Amino acid sequence: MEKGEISDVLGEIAILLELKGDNPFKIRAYQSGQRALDTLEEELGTLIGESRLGEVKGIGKALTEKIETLFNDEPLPFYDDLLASVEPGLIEMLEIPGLGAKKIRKLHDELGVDTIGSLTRVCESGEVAKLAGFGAKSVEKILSGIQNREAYSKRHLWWIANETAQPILEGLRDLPQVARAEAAGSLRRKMETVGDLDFIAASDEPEAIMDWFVSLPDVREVSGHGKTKSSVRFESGMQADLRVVPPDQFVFALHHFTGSKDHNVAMRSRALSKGFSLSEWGLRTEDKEAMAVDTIEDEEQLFKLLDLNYIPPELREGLGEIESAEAGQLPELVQDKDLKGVFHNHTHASDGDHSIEEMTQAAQDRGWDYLGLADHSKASFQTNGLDEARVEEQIEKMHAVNASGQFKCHVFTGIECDILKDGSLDLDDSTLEKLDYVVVSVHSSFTLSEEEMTQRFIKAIEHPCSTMVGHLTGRLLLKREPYLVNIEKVVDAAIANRVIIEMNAHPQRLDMDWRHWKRAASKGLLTSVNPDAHSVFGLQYASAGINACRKGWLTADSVFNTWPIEKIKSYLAGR
DNA sequence: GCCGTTTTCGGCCCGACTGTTTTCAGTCG
Repeated sequence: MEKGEISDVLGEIAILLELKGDNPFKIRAYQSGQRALDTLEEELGTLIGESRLGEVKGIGKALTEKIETLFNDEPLPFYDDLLASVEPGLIEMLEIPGLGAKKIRKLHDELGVDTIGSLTRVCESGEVAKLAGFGAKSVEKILSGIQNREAYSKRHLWWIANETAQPILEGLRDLPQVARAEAAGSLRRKMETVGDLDFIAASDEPEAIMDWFVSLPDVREVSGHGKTKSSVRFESGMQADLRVVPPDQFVFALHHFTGSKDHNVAMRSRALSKGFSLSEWGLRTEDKEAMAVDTIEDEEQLFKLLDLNYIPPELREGLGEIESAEAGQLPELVQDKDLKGVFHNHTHASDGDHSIEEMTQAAQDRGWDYLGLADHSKASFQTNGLDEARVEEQIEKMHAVNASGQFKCHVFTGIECDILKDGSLDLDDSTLEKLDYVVVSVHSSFTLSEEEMTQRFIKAIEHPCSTMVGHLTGRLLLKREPYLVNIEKVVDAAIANRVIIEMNAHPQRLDMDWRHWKRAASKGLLTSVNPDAHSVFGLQYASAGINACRKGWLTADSVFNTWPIEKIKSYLAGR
């Protein structure tokens, strides 16, 4: 079984145990085991082969055995029995807001509910309302939850979530009662997808702010409206929570609700070791006496109090950031303003919307010194990919733009060349050699085995004309799973051949995933933040790529397109 | 089921909100 499937099984075990009413801490152990598996820095096969899986924090003896069993495709009776003992319909019901394991069990045990369909029936028949602990409002909430189940369980691309959040944040800050306001949660941590929006505001008059929030335009329903906390659901299905706290608690609430969970757990235990108790309410001494929290005005001071350097939200994933902050070894993360240009962008020669000149002007308007264009090659027939003759024409046009003196922004001539099924490249070497750079990408035959796909990439990387690898796993967030490829082996091949692996910055790709970059960069891998823009509008996606690089602990040194143009030219010429 | 500078047992975050309750359990983050 692949790592991703094993992770799913662990998560499913946690859900099944919850529905059976098992020990909550055991359930949490499976959940944290799943997270540990998802964030492994090394290949699972390597860890198992060297009997080192049990050394991973959160994976003990029992989980090691179960993961190894699944990895070797052996039967796991513990899981099979568990699965057989719970009606599959009950798992689905957890997606309905307001229904947790205990209520679902009660519905099952007392009314025989085992599917969403039978739940609807007993809600409508009035039986649920008679059940102890349920009432008319519960029934209404359940029925509405069933109806909107699909929209409610959906996550959202960071980019879309951010576009929703920014105007709300500005609106909050404009309120006279609000002293400070921030968006927290995974949005602030710049996760590639966001479940819901979390806002934190500082004020001594929370009620007026609550009223403003629940009456925002596009609010479809108000799922909570308290004195200091409210929740709304927008027409898009996205949920947003707002908490209002007194100004002297703001920093603690912001830190707490920014998370991640793993980061908070580690911060709390660090606070305890220093004799403090840290919560969203403040930092107290262990005997619960409040300490002088009014001296803490920003997160930097909070971290300093725990003898830590400031940890940017992007790094707060419980992946060693606290240890690095303690040792003063946090990286100086790459920023938007470090970018001097971008590579891998399309024009209307293939499937882009704009001309070479329009794209160049747009790049120049963004303050960039260079723009790397790279249209599709002929195997990508559906995108009007270029054959050898059209590539040569395109090169001439790009040279003419540079020679015209019309732009300060320099155009680097490139192509996004398809990697064919056997790992060979789609265009003649003699054509590829005339280009400044070549992005090699997979756009077909997604269903090869991991071994075949890995070899396909390695062969392409070993081609002397390859400069960088495009969207390594082909994933489309929330839409298409990545294809199977051994990332560690491809990374090693790229380093050995001095090939760059791009950070495809399209908000739906962000590929290669940030989780691999800390380790890959430490081995010497270079990336390039490539917007894969198909229009002048698409160039702004570079900042989504920067977000992902920051989550991957990358400094400007590891990002090719932070380099000045002369250094880029000599690097490309030297290949 | 995991973990250990209080280490092989006993703890594991905890408070707001809701709907039901008449003092609280369940859900959620």
